[in-house]
Amino acid sequence: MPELPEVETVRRGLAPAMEGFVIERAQINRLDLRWPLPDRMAERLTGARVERLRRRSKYILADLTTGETLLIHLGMSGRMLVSGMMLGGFHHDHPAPQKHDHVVLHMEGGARITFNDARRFGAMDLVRTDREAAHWLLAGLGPEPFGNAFHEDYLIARLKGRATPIKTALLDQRVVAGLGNIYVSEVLHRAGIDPRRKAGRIAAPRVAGLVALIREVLAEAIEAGGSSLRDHRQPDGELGYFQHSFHVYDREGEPCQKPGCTGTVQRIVQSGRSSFFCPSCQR
DNA sequence: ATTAGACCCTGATCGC
DNA sequence: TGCGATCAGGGTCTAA
Repeated sequence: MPELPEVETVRRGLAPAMEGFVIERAQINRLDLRWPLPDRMAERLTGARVERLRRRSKYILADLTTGETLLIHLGMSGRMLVSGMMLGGFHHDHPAPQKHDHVVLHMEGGARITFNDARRFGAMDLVRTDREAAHWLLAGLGPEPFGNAFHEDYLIARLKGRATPIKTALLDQRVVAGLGNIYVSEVLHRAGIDPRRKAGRIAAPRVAGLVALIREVLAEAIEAGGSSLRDHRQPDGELGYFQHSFHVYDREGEPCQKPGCTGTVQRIVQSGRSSFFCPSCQR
């Protein structure tokens, strides 16, 4: 799924279709995604105007004029498709309904937002906007990578004493929100840190350096329009998304791209997920 | 309190 | 072409 940069890209793609517009009809084709959809979701969305689209970690948050916020998580395979409006100079017609189109928002003016999610690890919920921070899915999240609360001293203190591998620690959304399996590998490669290294046993200056590198890697990916693999698409359905490539992720057996390094990218499994790294320049 | 592993679900891909 | 095993960017929950 989309990690933070992809979710941010989706949010930006949805904004012109949603911000300022009324949801005329919410079509719900299935009552549960990962969890049951909220009670009376269609009724609660119908007639609401979307004031603003925000992002928190990997969640998209749509503030409604009803005082509620629609919370959306794309899981692993969730996609948002925009149709029925001009996008990038072209009019996107409504596509034929697809398998796994679980929720369709029919917007004032004719645009449609289609949430498609084959694996159904995604989620949607409605929460009172003024109580959003206490929502069970958001309450435990760590700081935003680009926020002021995420800084060198914080990360050093947060990882102190932790015996878990740094790869696992950075994947933990309570430590920092928004990193996923791809970007953790990319960050650690850039930092020259072995993903197996115990988080609490890394010298403070190196941990401190991770803060800037995390921001750098995420910012570059957002800049690139959110990178993607396989099944992920930009909200407008265009495929220009598959261009971004990674230095180590999914490059097992390929030469390390760090200048001057002659190592070979290796794949290992950590807490059930693939990690890619260069044993030669990551220590 | 931490940490590893199972589990949720469907689809694509790979080896035979 | 078919078939099973494996893997996939998410996260939660349980049990050690």
